[in-house]
Amino acid sequence: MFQGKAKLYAFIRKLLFWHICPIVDQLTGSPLESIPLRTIADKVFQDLVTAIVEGSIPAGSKISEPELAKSHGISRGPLREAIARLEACGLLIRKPNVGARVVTLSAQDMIEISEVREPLEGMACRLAAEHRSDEDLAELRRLLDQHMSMDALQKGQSYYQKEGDLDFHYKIVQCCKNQKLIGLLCDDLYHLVRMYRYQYGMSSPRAHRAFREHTQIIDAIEDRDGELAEFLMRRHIRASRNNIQARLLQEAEAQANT
Amino acid sequence: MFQGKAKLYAFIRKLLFWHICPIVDQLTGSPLESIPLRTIADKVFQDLVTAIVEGSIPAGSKISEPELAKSHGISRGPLREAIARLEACGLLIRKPNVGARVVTLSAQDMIEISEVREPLEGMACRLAAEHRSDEDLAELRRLLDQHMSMDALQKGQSYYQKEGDLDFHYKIVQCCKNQKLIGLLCDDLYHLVRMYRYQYGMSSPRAHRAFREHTQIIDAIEDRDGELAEFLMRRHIRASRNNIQARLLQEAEAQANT
DNA sequence: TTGAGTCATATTGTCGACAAAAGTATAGCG
DNA sequence: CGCTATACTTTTGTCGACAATATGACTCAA
Repeated sequence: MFQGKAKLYAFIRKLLFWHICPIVDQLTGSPLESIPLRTIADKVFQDLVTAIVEGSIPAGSKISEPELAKSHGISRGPLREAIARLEACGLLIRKPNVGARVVTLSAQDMIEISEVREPLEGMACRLAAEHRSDEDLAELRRLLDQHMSMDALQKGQSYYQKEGDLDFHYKIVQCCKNQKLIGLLCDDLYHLVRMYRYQYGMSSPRAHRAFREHTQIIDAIEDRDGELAEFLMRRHIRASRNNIQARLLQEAEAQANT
Repeated sequence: MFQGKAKLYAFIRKLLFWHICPIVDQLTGSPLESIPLRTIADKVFQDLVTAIVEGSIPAGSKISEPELAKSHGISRGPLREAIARLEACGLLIRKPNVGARVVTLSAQDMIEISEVREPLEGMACRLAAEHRSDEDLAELRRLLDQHMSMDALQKGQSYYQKEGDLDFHYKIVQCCKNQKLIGLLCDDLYHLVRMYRYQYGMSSPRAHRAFREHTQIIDAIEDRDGELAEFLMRRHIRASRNNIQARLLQEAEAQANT
């Protein structure tokens, strides 16, 4: 079974790192992700993504390599690789010889991202409608049902504010069958949107409307009506952007009054 | 002037690395980039991008870290950071514990990228038309004139095949004032398109048409007619995609005949 | 001859230490 | 008293070495 002691030891070490440590993390409250991560850099990258997105590393704060390395119990090598990937995702900004800083997302930034998402997700939605499989549709429906029950429970306060809306968008993009598009929306932009959502959340009146819009979009996808699906998705994103723009205006007024 | 010997030595070392080495590179034929690169990782990243895009590291070939590190005269640390960034650009694919491989761009990949570029560059073009400054327009016109003279010289053989078309797209995107959009198109996708262009080139009949289409687009931007500019740009990209699709069909037939 | 299992080798992943740069505090000078 | 230049500290960038993994050659048995 095990070819020599070395292999056995390697197995034990691996077991320790990839199975025992995560359990400890879970007990101490750290986030736990699925296992198919092979290198330390992968693991710490995911950890940092969630930490930044959820705000346990606050926006705008400086990243100290020695400190983070110590707290994660790793060396600076894999940490730097994780940081490089975070930079590629746009979650950090790094200046040579100075260090990395978590991005501070202004409402203006978010408007730009939303403007980019509008045509991209519109297209993804059209493709999803045209190429969807029956399982895809079933999964989307299931997601929607799940959201609805949650929605009813929590009186629409937290649906749009939490991850429900994003999960929905994520799922649709995954159905579009264009790998490049999936990569752009789910690897590069997704984290930023999630981060903004965590920081600000949405006004609750949008929640009910958003849910209805989602239902309409799924209906269009069910009918394989790509044109309508794209139109609805673009309008959905535009509406959310208007929300942000209103907030921006509000902020500007607040600034002026001080 | 110089505060102690150490600083003087540091200055000399820096001079050597950042000014003398590039000159040697130039003499030996390696590409030379502008100076505002501060770290070794930055420099080697740019070197590798051009090497991959221009094909001196062939598509599909395996990247050997020790070999590359030796040939560039650096250690594996900064090299790995460069590789990580190349992976983020989609120029390499890396498997844990196995290594990195340069992507092999199939026509299918290129069609997907083109499909993504269509709405994005369309949007960029609309924004460029709406927000252009007078200098922006002047620069675009200058670029077009430059292309025209080159075009006349080389009888339309190499315009669309070389970088002229891409420079044009690059320049327009730079005018759109949406930083996220610029990042997506110019940092993530640009290199891939350039790589494909180097590998295959375009059929020459497209060259003249492409140039005319560029002229029309600039005219629309001059008129600040965003709607038209977007329409023209999308059609322009679609036309180029049809070109690729024709090639794909051709390849499939060739495959079938063997 | 083929196949499974073992070993050797080469390559990647990780680490700790050193070098260089930025930021900070202090002392000297005008 | 304020400014500049120097030294000091902290942090980032780079390096060489070690550990872990995958690949390919080899052996032995069916």
